[in-house]
Amino acid sequence: MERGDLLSAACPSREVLKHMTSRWGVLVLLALEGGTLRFSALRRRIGGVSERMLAKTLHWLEGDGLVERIAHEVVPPHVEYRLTPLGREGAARVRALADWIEQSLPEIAQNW
Amino acid sequence: MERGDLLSAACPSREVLKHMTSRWGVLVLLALEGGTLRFSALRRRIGGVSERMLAKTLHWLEGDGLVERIAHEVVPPHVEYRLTPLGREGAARVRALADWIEQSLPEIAQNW
DNA sequence: CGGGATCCTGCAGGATACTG
DNA sequence: CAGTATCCTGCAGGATCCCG
Repeated sequence: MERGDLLSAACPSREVLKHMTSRWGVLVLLALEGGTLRFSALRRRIGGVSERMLAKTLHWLEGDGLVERIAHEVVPPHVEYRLTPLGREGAARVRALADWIEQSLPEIAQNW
Repeated sequence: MERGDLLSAACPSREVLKHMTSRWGVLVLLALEGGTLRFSALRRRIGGVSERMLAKTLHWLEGDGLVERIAHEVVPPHVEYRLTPLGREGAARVRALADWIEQSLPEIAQNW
């Protein structure tokens, strides 16, 4: 498998990009950068996510090997999510973008 | 105006994030990193964009002060788009993410 | 507690035609 | 050439209920 080329319509990288930059994908990566979190904690941490979309987003990222799901077989269920090594790398890039936006917000907002 | 906090539901940074990480927003920023481009050139450069979405995306990014529109008053119209200094900063972060995805694609795709 | 199943809505995004 | 106007579709995303 060779390197991707996002500017080409058919590039599979676009799928990964879609997951990582999806509305909640970004925020999940940011939230998990702080360490392992349970589903409910993750939900509380990220303002505004619905259960359904959080689950979906976690599935996408898990499918890309960026997030790892660890289920403890107990009742009531106890499930944790954490970044894989690959996920940590990706999250760092997302973090850089997020930080820049948050910091540049004052300057950006002047145009509004 | 203070710094943003993306994890909070009400943070205005989420708007900017939405524009920059929108399906075509990312690719416009990447494409314009190479230099000024005309509308049609931009469209050709980015595989799969419709005219309508390219126009919309450019409006969003222009509204955030990341892209500058330069219209030459001639017939036929001649309009160019380029990154503002702020846009160049943002594009660099997006580029870092994009590069990482393109390069990590092989490793990511192993999970498929 | 951690979801899956279901139903619903809005808007991103697309196709096409038209114009200054 | 660089769009706008119009109409249409699909899917992200939301609300709710339910179950092991």
